[in-house]
Amino acid sequence: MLENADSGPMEKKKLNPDRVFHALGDPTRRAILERLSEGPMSVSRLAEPLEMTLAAVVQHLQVLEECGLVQTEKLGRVRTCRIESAGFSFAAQWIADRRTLWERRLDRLGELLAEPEEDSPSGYEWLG
Amino acid sequence: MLENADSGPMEKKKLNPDRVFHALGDPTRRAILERLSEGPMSVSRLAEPLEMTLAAVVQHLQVLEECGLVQTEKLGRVRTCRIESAGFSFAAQWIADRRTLWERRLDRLGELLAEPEEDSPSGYEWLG
DNA sequence: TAATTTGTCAAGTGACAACTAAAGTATACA
DNA sequence: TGTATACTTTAGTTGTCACTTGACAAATTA
Repeated sequence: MLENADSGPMEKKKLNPDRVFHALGDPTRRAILERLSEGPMSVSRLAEPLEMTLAAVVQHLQVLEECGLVQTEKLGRVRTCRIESAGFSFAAQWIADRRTLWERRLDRLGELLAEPEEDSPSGYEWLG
Repeated sequence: MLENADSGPMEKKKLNPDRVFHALGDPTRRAILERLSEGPMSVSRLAEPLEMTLAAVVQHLQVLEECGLVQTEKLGRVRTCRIESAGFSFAAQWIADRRTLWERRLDRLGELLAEPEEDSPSGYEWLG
């Protein structure tokens, strides 16, 4: 249900990496996000260039909304959709975290190699 | 650089967002990445804490490797897996691109609102 | 009021993704 | 040599996902 924005007692936007990355893994959904990053748009206008039924587009929008990538609001009979930054921030943060973890490890290895006094029983043979 | 102990014809790592985000959308694969960001590891060692068969883990690793998130190398009978940064960079870049696009648009709107001389037939009513 | 536009909901279909089991291959070890 | 280890490969099962159809509802327009 795309309920709420009107009566919204419960938003169920679960910012978990499963949902966000799964949402981003679909080309149609990414196309929607690219369109929306140029400005808010109604559902039917979003659907125009997409070669599928309106119902399918609505389903994609539900996925995008439930993981915090899109925010919608219904006024009259028109539902307006726009980018929501929360999902993007969340995904970017997850990636950044792993990257810094890995790169910090590479840095530590670099230091070890620079002062080769201690013998490390294992851990950097793989560097070749 | 050690490369491809696998004899095979060049691996096909297609750095496309479909593959990368789909790969990141699975909890098991993210668990593998988290393990690997602490250091390289063999397939069977990676499989130990995961409650599934070794074959399943290998399939996940194939997915991760084909999209540039993991790099592997076989020596003897042991395949060693490690993080590859390419996939991470690619995903991070895609997200960053959309974010800046959207935020730049918000900035332009801010400027428009600051000097309210021109009449824009539509475009910022949604700001509420 | 009647017709049109814009979206919503439910059920069904086909494809694909994740997983398993089981048999096979190559390397290391006793 | 024989056995264990560390994958690899194939085929099959099961569930989920993207999409459609078709009926419906509410807001707008004629």
